[in-house]
Amino acid sequence: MRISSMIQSTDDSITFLMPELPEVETIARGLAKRISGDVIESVWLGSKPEPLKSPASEIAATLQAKRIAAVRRVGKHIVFDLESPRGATTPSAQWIVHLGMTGSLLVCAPELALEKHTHAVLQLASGRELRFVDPRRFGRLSVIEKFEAPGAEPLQIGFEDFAALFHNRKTPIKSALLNQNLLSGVGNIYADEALFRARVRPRRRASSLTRDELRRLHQALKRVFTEAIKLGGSSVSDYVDADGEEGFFQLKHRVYGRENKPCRVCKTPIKRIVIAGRSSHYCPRCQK
DNA sequence: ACTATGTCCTGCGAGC
DNA sequence: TGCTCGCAGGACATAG
Repeated sequence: MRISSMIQSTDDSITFLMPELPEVETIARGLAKRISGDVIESVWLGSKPEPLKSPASEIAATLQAKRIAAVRRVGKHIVFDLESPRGATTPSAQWIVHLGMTGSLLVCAPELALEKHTHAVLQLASGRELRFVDPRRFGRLSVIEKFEAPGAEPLQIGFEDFAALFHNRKTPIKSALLNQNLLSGVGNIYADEALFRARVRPRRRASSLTRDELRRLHQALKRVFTEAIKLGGSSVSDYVDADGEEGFFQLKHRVYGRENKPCRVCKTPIKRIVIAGRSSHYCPRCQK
């Protein structure tokens, strides 16, 4: 069973799905369902050090012989809460996995051939393995006592705090949304989708947004994430494809990846521009 | 204290 | 058919 991003086809495009907040939430829930309570018996880490944020020896020593008490999402990070299986008074520890763009976590039988770009293999007491695979190596593995995301949770932040994030900020609103120190978990795709729903152009300076626009953006972000999690959540329990792989039912994009295609609201061709090196899509008529 | 840009990394598809 | 090249992007480093 693989929990990862995948190719998703829509009526007019095929899109590579990057793990942003809703996907990471779905992945964390799927893992929680499958491996909570399991015990890590041994740890193998690949020779390439790039995906490791903590030293390999520290990661291995921290994971070794620990029980996985819980798996959850914080921002775009997957947090594994670890505890000593005998309930001893060891200090709390957490294993933090960031999937980057192409990372995936695989729960499988040990017999399954190791696929290319496998960077970590955890042997579990249940007889299964948990594997981390990441071709592009943008993902990161680390251990820490207690992880705290630098930015606010988009699904929990109230409007006044949300509005304050953008006060006096000259950077484009799109860049501000992607800044993980402000909000934790917003990626390129959902930033475009939320801005479209809020009817705000991505290049607008963050500080120039009116209170009404900020209100719409706050709502749009919450809605787009909530809807996407709902779709992903149902996929965890209901959708398994022919290879036994689990997939995502993704929100139908309204702007992302739809350059020159008609706006789903007004038919005006969607524009694509580059902001801070990121492709950004918007409707020149609907978004001001 | 902000803001902008470059870098990492591999796979894939467009173009010739 | 086979090659090169550019693009994709999250987070961090570095420079301004």
